[in-house]
Amino acid sequence: MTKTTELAPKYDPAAIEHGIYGRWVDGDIFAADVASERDPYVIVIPPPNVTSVLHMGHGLNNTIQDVLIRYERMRGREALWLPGTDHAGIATQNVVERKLAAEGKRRQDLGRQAFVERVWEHVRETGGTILDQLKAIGCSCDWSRTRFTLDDGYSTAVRRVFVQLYEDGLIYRGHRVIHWCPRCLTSLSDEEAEFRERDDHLYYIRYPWADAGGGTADGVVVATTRPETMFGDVCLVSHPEDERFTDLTGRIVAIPLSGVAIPIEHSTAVERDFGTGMLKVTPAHDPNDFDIAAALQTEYDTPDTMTPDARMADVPRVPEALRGMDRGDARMRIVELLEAEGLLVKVEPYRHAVRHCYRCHTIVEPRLSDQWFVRMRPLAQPALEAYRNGSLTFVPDRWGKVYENWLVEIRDWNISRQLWWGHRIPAWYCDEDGCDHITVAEETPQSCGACGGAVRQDEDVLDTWFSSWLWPFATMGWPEHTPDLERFYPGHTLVTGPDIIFFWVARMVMAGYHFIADRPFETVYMNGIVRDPQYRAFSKSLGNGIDPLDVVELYGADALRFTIVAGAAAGTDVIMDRTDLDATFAAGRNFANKLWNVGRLILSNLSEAPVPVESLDRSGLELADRWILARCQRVIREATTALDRMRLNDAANLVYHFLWDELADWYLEQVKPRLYGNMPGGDAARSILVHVFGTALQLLHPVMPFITEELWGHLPLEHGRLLAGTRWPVPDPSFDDEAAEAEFGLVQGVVSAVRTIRAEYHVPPSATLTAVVAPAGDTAARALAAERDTIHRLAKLDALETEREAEGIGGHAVLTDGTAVFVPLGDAIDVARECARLREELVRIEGQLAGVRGKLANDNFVTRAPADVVEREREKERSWGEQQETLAAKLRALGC
RNA sequence: GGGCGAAUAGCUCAGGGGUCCAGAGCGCCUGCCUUACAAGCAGGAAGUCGGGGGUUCGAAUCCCUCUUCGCCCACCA
Repeated sequence: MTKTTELAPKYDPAAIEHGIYGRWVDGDIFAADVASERDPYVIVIPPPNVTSVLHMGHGLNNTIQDVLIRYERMRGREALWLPGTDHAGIATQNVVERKLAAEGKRRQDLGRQAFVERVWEHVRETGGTILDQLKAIGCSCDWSRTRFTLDDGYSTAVRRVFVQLYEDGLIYRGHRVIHWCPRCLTSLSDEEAEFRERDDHLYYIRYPWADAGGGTADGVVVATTRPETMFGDVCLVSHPEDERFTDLTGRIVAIPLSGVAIPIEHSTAVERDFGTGMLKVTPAHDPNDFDIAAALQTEYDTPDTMTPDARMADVPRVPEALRGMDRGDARMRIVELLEAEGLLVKVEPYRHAVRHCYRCHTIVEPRLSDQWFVRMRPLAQPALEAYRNGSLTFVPDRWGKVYENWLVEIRDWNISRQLWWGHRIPAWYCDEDGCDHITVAEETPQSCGACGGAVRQDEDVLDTWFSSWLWPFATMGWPEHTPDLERFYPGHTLVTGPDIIFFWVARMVMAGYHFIADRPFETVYMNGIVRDPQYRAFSKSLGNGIDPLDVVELYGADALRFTIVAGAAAGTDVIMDRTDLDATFAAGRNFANKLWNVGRLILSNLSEAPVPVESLDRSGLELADRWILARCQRVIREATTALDRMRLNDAANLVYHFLWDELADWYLEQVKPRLYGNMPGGDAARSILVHVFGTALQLLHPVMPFITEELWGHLPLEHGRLLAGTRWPVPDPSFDDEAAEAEFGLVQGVVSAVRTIRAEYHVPPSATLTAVVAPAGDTAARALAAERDTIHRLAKLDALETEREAEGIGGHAVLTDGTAVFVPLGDAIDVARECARLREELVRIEGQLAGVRGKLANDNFVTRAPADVVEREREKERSWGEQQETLAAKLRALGC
């Protein structure tokens, strides 16, 4: 039954990865069983945009999730990784609009219904590509549960939530200044309007007197960065305690160029030190001005002087010559006109942060309009509490503070978008004159809930995040009480990037507590951001990104995954250089190749299934056997601990070093004669190799699923069961063997010492050498006796002596336990040089000795440091003291 | 204006009071095509752990401060 299929001599990831994913799917490995008795473990995927293609950020994010889910699955939990995509309102609509633009059309040309159908077409065509791409990097999602945020069931959840929040008084319609993208032609939430630094100007503009008072100067000077909004000014305000302006109260000035008369008022909102201390108030085009105006005694209009696409409006307040001009052109033109009229007092350069659309990066225009808002403060309280009482933790924790800070400062959420692609707002307005009732309902109402008149639905759709925040439970069938929801909510781990803490993470927590009365997950694992060597985030426009699928093709998915996992601690950014893929992915690529070759060596020396290690006669095992078995137990424990602590990079590196530095470099080398020569112990070695290598494959499987599965399939273990479905290894304490670890450590020490000496003295590989070793104690003596042949072979010695006195010229080394190694080199080297070397070493030892003695002479140290620490220092003093004497003796012997 | 974080080998980064602690990968130097692997083997060089101060018997690690970078938040127009 042993599969002795030969492995291809060369590791070719493309050749093996192809078939393996299908075997997992056929084996039904990824499907979570709602009826099982196991302890569930749930991750919901951060749903990528339905039209997006895989980029390295997805690669990083999803690899981490896959490591966690595969680990927990192997640990025996009912692991559910729920996949899906997001309709991504603005982003997707923009994509389709761009396609239309290529045909010379606008969405308005199609009309709403046809346009939405067109988007659906696009989504059906190219949508979900990214989910297939996730398979290429090995993601073990439960595809049977794939969801889309515009699915029918999901839409039901969205409407239920809207209605419920409305009835709770947590959703309301508000008239205020919001962020407006003049290119996307929609309002945006605070989070969607990102600040970016910009070099602008501060214009000092004189507003001339429009009353008979005359005065100190020819008017009042106001500083503004946005002269183009001045036609919407309703008044000027100064601080009530600003003495410069006290006698101007009630005076009237004229808006330059338009001549509209406006009064001067007071407001404590004015910063006296900024500009001239006099502020122009433009309630329709600045949220602060809106508040200032609202707080004044006088009831002002809110004149809107701009069109939705940010052109100067065709209204009386705007001078005719400017109407229809783009806001940027208008600004420049206005400045020219002001200058011509002598009303431009001065212009200062001014750097400030300006909000931009997070989708198209157009400068956002503050705009007065009616929008739907969610009252956030009540929702935020439980989310805040969850973090503060530890129900919700962040890895690394510092992100928790960011989360907390946002929740404390939270403001209401504008959820309506003037788009066509998305969940239409379930609110209906009454057409009857005089009836302003709004009917909010899950199902389309026949008539107005108040007067029975005809109704029409709100034209707007909901912010895409208004559906995303329901993801952890809407994907499980909520508002129905489904078995999935019962069993898999709350989930456990969320893996995401810090850039969407506010957009998504915090809101999911709020929704979880509000609608299900429980947290959506317990741990938020923050992955870093993938950057280029100049620390710039990967972006399409910079063209600095790396396509993960290119990497898969070049080096394999496992190489990509290992590089990512081993190279990135939680929360740290990952630097990748697209100009040097070889170097960037060397760690993973080289390791995958190593794994393959270790597998080849082992498999090529198996003729039939060896007996399980448990059945081996322990008394017949060699030191190296006991050593590698003990090391294996250790790596099982350490890797498990690392994964439990979400130290994925530690886990990956631990197994890497076990497999490469211990199994491949030492055990395999030790065991070769037994394998090749049909020597005694050969069968034991085969058993141990299969066991230890198999264990390493299991430990590595979450990180490198393809190659480990392939190699596992060739090993005579578990009757052909898929590795992905095996149970995580548990340490077998009967293999623990600290003595063997210490003893084999000495063997390694002797071999390395001789190799170093050989290299240091440039002894030709062919030269025959003898080593004289003085074991420091019984342990060392036992080790040397047990592994004499190993030492001979690996250190390329002809003889190993323990009786002879070390004398003459040669290389020497002292191991950590004090065992001395001496390699006589006879006439091969010159005495003067050797003397110099010995002296140098003596100086070094004496220096260290002085340090230790100084420490031990310090009463504070001796009395207050822990006993074992002090003891270790004493040990050093003894050991180095001996070395000092040995060196001195050698120098004398050489006559230096 | 607030908040958070980073600075460790040529590069990218681990390590968060004593041992494992001066580390890994890549790069570099020397010698090896030793039949699992040159994507490899063996050996090696390389860092006063950003500067300064403090706490401590003891600091890469804790505190303060400075410098330089990065990120987030923020209604001085």
